[in-house]
Amino acid sequence: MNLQMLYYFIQVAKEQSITKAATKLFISQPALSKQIKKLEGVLGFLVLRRSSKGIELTERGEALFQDLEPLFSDVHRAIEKHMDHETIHLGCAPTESSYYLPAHYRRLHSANVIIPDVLDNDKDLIPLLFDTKLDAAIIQDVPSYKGLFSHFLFEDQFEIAVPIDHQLAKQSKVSIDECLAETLILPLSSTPLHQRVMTLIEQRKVTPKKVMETSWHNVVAFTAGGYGISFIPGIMANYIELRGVRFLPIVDYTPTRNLYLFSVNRSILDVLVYALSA
Amino acid sequence: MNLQMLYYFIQVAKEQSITKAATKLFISQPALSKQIKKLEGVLGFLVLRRSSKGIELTERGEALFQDLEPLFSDVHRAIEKHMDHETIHLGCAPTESSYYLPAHYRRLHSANVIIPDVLDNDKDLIPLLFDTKLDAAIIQDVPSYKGLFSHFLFEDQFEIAVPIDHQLAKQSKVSIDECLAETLILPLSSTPLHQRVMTLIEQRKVTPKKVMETSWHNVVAFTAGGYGISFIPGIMANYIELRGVRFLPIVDYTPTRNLYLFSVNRSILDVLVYALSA
DNA sequence: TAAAAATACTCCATAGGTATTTTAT
DNA sequence: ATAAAATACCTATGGAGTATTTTTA
Repeated sequence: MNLQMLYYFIQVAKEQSITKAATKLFISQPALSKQIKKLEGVLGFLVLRRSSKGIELTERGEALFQDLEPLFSDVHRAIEKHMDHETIHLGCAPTESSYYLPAHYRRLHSANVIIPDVLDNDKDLIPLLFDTKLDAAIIQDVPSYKGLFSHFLFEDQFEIAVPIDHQLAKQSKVSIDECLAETLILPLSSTPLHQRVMTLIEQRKVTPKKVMETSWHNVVAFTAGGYGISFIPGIMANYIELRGVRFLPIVDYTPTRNLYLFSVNRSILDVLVYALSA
Repeated sequence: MNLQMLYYFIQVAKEQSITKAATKLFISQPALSKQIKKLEGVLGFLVLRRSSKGIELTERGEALFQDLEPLFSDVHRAIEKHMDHETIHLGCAPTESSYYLPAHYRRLHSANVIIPDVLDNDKDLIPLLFDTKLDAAIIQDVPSYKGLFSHFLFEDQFEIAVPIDHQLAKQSKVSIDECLAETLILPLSSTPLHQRVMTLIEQRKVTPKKVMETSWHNVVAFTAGGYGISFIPGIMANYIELRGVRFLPIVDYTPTRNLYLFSVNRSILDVLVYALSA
């Protein structure tokens, strides 16, 4: 008997609803429906009475629930006691939250990880680690930090977003000088990307048609609106498809960023490294 | 946290050996090794200290084991209490045991099914059901029986086994009259197949070169030895590959047998039907 | 060299997903 | 019309397999 389906059943019993329990368990309603049916198959009796207005436990289902619920609570308490951390609070920037973590959310969930803080400027996460407001954080381009354990996650290469009717959209790739000559939509001047692009402009001695500055979440929208071109993190470019925007790799110079995981606690770092390695 | 790997860990701790625990759990040693590693990944600490002469629990592993073992015992006791049956004892004939059940053994195991009785004559299983020596049995060609719940499992078509150097082995299929004219190796005269073939011989007015009679487990060996041809259950013909023997379908008349599941208990029948339906 | 565990791969069963249907209010 | 669960179908993860290597007594 695989104990996972019993745990599922207990959640259903608690919620008195398959749909609600499925949400809490981070799986879909049909998936949970099926697991309960499977449990009934193995047990040899029905644990739920179904109707169009929901479910209720059968007599035997109720009896099973009454016996098992306290035991499973104990098991979970015991696990938490030994894990020297309960829920892991992980902070990151919006890009990582939207385009990197979703691919790992199931494993993160099973390791009791939640993402309570998503800050535009990931450097602001560091004090939260020392305040123990966060257990871990994903931070860009900081390989190590005194007093914190760190681990390299991955390298991400920026791509160029151009409006679909822009002349560059006809090409399959662009050169960095072509880009820098256009109207550029950059994030706020405090961001690493902004600073990096400005440096690049100086070094290469090219003059953009114009430089617009806006907050991160407007950059793509402005590009789609045809106002200019922008630099977009690869994980985002590979993840979304956006009406009116085309993504192009830069052929001769690739701005990259390196993502690192930080934690005050070695074992929490290990858990996250494990959950994110796949 | 999937509770299955904790259960695996407990078994490893009890056996003080990954290899032994794997055997008890009906999985392979590498599979269990991996699950333990995964558990350690989620927990964030090592539960085992490995060496070439086996494993021992780490301090934290031992503490975890001490806390969890009684809880898991309780869980399993609770399950058994509600399942109104503990282990399901299933009887069947050798053919089913060797060529039908193995494909289902994992699901059977997870439903606590064991196969304590394999009898040459499956009809002899019926009294064992009434004596409650068995909880269920697979019996051939008996659709129902007073006092027992039954369920149709599948139809099985006999094929012809011929020695590889026999002239029929050159064909890709045979007719029933071709078969009946050969030297036939039949199981004992008490068996349904024997009686059926003899009836067939009368009806068709063909005369076999010779009829040999032997116990079931010799039939194929005799065929391989070149003594004659034999009728072999389809599940067996499709399962094994035997040196010196070729299996051929019969084209114009197919002897079949129907397999039924029997139990004194409705819910046990349901459990088995579920475990065998895939 | 033997015995136990770990690693490297391959495969497939099944858990889970999306889209849709059923059922009862 | 709505809401909940069931069903159908599909995808892909990861659990389990076999074969092999590593480790150390």
